[in-house]
Amino acid sequence: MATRLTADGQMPEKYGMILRAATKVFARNGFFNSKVADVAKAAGVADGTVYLYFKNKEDILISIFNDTMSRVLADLKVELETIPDPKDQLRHVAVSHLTRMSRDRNLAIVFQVELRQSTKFMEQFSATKVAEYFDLIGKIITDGQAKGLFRAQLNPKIVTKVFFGALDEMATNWILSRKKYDLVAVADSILDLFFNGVLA
Amino acid sequence: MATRLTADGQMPEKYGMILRAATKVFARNGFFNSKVADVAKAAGVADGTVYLYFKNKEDILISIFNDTMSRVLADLKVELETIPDPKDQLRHVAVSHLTRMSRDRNLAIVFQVELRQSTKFMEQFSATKVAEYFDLIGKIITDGQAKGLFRAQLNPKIVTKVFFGALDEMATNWILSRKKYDLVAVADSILDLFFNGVLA
Amino acid sequence: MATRLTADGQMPEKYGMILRAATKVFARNGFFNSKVADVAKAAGVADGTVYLYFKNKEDILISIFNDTMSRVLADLKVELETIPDPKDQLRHVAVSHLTRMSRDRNLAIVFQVELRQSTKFMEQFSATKVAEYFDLIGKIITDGQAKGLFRAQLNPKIVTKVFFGALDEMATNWILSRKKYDLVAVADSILDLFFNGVLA
Amino acid sequence: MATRLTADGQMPEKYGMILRAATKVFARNGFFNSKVADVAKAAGVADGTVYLYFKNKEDILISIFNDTMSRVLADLKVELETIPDPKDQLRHVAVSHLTRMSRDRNLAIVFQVELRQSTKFMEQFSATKVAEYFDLIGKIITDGQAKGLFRAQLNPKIVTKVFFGALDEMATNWILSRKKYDLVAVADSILDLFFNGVLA
DNA sequence: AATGAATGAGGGTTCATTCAT
DNA sequence: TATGAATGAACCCTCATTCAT
Repeated sequence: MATRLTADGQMPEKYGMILRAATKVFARNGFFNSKVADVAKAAGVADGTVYLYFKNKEDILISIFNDTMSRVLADLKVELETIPDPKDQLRHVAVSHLTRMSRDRNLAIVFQVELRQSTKFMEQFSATKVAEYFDLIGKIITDGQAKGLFRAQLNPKIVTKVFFGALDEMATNWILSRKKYDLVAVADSILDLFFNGVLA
Repeated sequence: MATRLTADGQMPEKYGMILRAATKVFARNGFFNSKVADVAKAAGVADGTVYLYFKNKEDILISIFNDTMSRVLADLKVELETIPDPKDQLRHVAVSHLTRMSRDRNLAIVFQVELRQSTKFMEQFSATKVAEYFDLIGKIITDGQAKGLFRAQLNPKIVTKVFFGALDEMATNWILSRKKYDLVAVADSILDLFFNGVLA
Repeated sequence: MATRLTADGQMPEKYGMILRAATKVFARNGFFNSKVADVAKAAGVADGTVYLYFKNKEDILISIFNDTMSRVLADLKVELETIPDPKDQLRHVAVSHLTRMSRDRNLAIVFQVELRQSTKFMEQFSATKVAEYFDLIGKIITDGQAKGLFRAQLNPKIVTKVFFGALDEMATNWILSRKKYDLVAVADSILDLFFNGVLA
Repeated sequence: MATRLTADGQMPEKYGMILRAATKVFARNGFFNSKVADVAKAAGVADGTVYLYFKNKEDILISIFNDTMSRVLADLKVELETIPDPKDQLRHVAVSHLTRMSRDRNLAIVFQVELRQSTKFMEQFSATKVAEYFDLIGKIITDGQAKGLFRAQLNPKIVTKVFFGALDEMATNWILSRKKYDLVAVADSILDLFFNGVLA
């Protein structure tokens, strides 16, 4: 369901309320174990109200993703413009990626675990916001190559996937780990490895 | 459900039949959209028979993973012993990882997509075969560091996750991609990047 | 909900609009598959407005029937007074019955199909306008018997039902038939049969 | 759902149990007010068991009709062969029709009231057993015309509908009437009217 | 009178699992 | 071991109706 504005040009109160409630409920119980009624109750609305804002249960899940990603992508594009060095840009992507996950553990769980349960999401994986995120990283890579900072012979698509895979894997491990370590702190290690490789 | 042997010390024919049928069915329809009856029919057994070999539906999914991983880990350990250089060992892990996915697309789908849908699997993620796989890679890393091949200041756990994340991300993208490119061919690029980093 | 007059003594515009819209919607989708929201939209009013004119969804259906029947009965009574011969009176009833159905297929569908779906309607079947319609026919019969035109030994109630049953069955068949034949044209055949019987 | 035979060549016990229970439940509460759970409980089976024998709730209703009509049509065809006179044949059809309704009031209610609530039934009205029933009556009429018993100039299709309409209307009125009169007793009156007409 | 956002009761259906044979 | 008929818990979603504005 697309963003709908009220008369005064603001997101309807309830749209956000339901989305925030769903994030909490899905993170706690898992998407398939969560009932729409649970989400409604957590949001303080009637069951039917959920369907005024979302097509169905899965639409809530996907909306959590799309809404967040839209904001993230918009912010990221603005922020990256102020950073000249592709290396620093990558660092910024990594840090903001991991910071985002750290800051809202429920959201992180939904992103790293629950979303993978949505067939529809997985099917459209490459056709959505993820593709934009990949593009954004990809552009930094090619820009870095153009500037002679990154090795030109590397396939930028593969580099992009490896970079994203690193962040994604770190986030997933952090979520699934019993220990509550500082996720953002690993950014430097990842970047060092990514920039300089493992070889001595 | 663990491997059960018949009187003559062989795996019951049907255990494997059900597992193979389930891989096909889960890959085609997704785990949640697959009915136990579908798996039974594909395996040529009665619905109830499935429950003689597996505790429940999820147990089938996890058994696909555990059975495959047991074999993979056993093979990998043997093979790695014959390879002295940690660099070559990593190359072997990458190539065999991607080859395995390439060879059986159904199995790859189950590994990269369907397994992520199992709450129970995700919860035990780090406590199972995955941990062994990580250990195996981790040992290569620390060994490489000990031998002065890999930079000693790198955190081997992070290096391991980045390496695994790269392979995992490549596999997932290959599954979700419309194009049917050669997955194994990217191994060299990944290793080059992993070894030498992105910087010029 | 009874007919309500506005200050200037006229039926509120919207009452009729809703009724006409409902006839169309019910005929097209069936009563149970039609939503009150569909009727409201077709009538160009808000959902809630429907409830200012009708008690509930079923009240709309029954109002279509009662409104139409009130008009039909009033007209019929006037018209029949100008026809002296009971035989001609029956002919007039038959022709006007079938003409009415022919003229408004949507209304015919509601009368022959959708109304039968209303439990409350069926329960009150004999206590409403239908009873009046039966009375009207019954009076023609007894009048004809009194005048020596119709056989006196016939039970007028049964004759009435047979006569109505003939018209009703013809109408239902016409609605359900794929072919679009002339319904009014069968009136003569029915009357011939009704008057003279089937025997040679 | 078609008739399914068990190993010993008999209708499964439960198929008939559910059908009989449904007739009672539908007649008492109406089709739309009856829950599948009500039918299951009345039949002494679990809710899900109903779906082993019927596709859905409406299929139960239609099966009541089709099962009954199949038996009726088969019986009728045999019986009519032993009756030479078309007049007596019509009498037999009328008496057996009304007797059937009289004997099982629940079944009669389902036939005369509840079945009319099924869109699917109404849509296929002419394409099913009803058409066969009409054919059966129609053949008697044309046969009577061929034998010079019935007037040749009458359209046999219209005659058929009027005859059926008479029986149908009598049955419906009997169901909806508060008084519990003898339905079969009206057969003679109907036939007299049908044979000789209303004119003196 | 008119609106339409919000409500929340309600039930048909699925399907993993069991168990008598 | 194997079967498959039977079970019954579980839940998403619809939509008639209300009511604050």
